[in-house]
Amino acid sequence: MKARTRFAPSPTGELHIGGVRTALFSWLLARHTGGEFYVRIEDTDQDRYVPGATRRILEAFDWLGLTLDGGPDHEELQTMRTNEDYPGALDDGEYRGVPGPFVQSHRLPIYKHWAEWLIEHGYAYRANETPEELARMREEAQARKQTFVFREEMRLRTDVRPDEPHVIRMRVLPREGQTEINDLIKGRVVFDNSQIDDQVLLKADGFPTYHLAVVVDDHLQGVTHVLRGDDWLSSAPKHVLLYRYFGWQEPQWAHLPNVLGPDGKKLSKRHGAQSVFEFRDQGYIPEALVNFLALLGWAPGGGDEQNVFTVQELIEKFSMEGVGSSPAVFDYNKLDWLNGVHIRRLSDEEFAHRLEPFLARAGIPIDTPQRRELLRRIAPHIKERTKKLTDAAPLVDFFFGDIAVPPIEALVGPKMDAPASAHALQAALKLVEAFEPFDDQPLEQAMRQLCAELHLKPTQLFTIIRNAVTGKSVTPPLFATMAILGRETCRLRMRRALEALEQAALRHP
RNA sequence: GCCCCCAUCGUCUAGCGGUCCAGGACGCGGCCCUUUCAAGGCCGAAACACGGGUUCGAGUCCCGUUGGGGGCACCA
Repeated sequence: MKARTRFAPSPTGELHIGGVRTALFSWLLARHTGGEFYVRIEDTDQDRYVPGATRRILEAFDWLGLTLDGGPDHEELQTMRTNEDYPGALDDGEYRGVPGPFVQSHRLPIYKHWAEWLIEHGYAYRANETPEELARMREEAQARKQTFVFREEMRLRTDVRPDEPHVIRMRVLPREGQTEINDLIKGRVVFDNSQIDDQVLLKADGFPTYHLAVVVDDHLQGVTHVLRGDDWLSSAPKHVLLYRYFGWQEPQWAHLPNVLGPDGKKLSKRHGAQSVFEFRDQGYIPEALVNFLALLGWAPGGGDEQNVFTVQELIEKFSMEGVGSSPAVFDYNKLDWLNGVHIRRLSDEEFAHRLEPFLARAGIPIDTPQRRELLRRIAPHIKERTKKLTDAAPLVDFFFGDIAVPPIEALVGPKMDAPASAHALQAALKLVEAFEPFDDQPLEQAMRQLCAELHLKPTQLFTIIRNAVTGKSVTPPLFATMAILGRETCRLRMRRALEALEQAALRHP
């Protein structure tokens, strides 16, 4: 069965990582079944609207590679409260049968129509208690240790006219009895109708609340599976009731368990990175993030113990049966590992390319063909050494600029003194000056032979050379590094190091 | 307070009544490889929250307890 799913964020800020997981599951379900996935912007709260948020949401989907079959196009974005146009937004005609508009503030007459329809058919009524009056009623209920549930009989005024400011509330029917929801993840969940509020459907400002808008839009847009956060479960019976009132067929419900932080609390800003872009800026790649998020609450099952997935594999193997019902803790350790795995799967070219913005940020602009080619040559040697793209800069900086003469402690080999180190470095320098060809393998062979001649262990000689040539004790493989650096640079740096070593030897003979 | 959800190694999970003295992955410890750091290979420690049922038999089904989480807006 082809699934049509949607992700419906409100433009109130950055796309949260928990929201991304919900979007991912919805997207995977749609792609797995050959159905459609689209984005709908739920901007019905005028107070919480954040300019630019919609743009950022679309950008996040782009970066993650979650393709859309529907969503706001350029024109619709431009006519939002603030101009939200995004270069990568959809053009007209790409909706594969999903009808727009995809921004709820552009659908106001539709909600109005269906709200009035409910009144006409006895499923809703007008009310106009002020926020203050409602707050007082809540306090009174609390004093009586009762759950506050607004009911028609509690209206302070029953003569609300259609032409005065008012809200439209749903009439929960029947008042007694129960309403149950059949959830793909939670199973059958039953609620007492007495616990269900006569929820406001249309606000006094003419905007719908989530409850009306989501039901109307999901139905009109042909949504087959509603995947959303766990926190919506308690209001789900209201939605079930609305479908029933309208006589529409319910979608399949799937309430995903929350994502928790390492402390077991719902993931929030306190836990560090929370928006997709923060992850991007911290050097995570979308392949890894998608893989990781998929595993947060989903497993292939059936004895399949695969952990590393490409997006294609996820699409093939994903199913709702594999989605678990318990909340999952976001484990940065595993994300880091997966990021390294997916980085290693990148081609050298691709890896080098993705490194560029991170190197630029670290003061290593890759702005010439020469520098780009240099990075490309280095790439295979640092790929398995970077877990996050931010790790690369300290591994490559000495390729792109001069280094300071290392401190003397770094130039003295393990279990050696300054004079012995100077002697060894001098021999190595001599070899570097004359050796041909100046390539990785032959150079290593020659240096190993030199070790034998000097009665030194490889680690002793190589440590001295490494520090002299790179200024660091942790580097990519030494001889590949030297070959890329080139004979002249190596010679220069070794000579400077040798001078420092000789002076030290004179001071402490 | 009321309502709802959840419960296997530290973490993500497999397990859909017997094949589980519970399997995989991350992390952790050890060994190997090794010029540093990684990557890789091998080995190891590590879990069915508790109490009642049901059953010939329960991690798997039911009930309760405890512990976590979520909801109770003219916010989504």
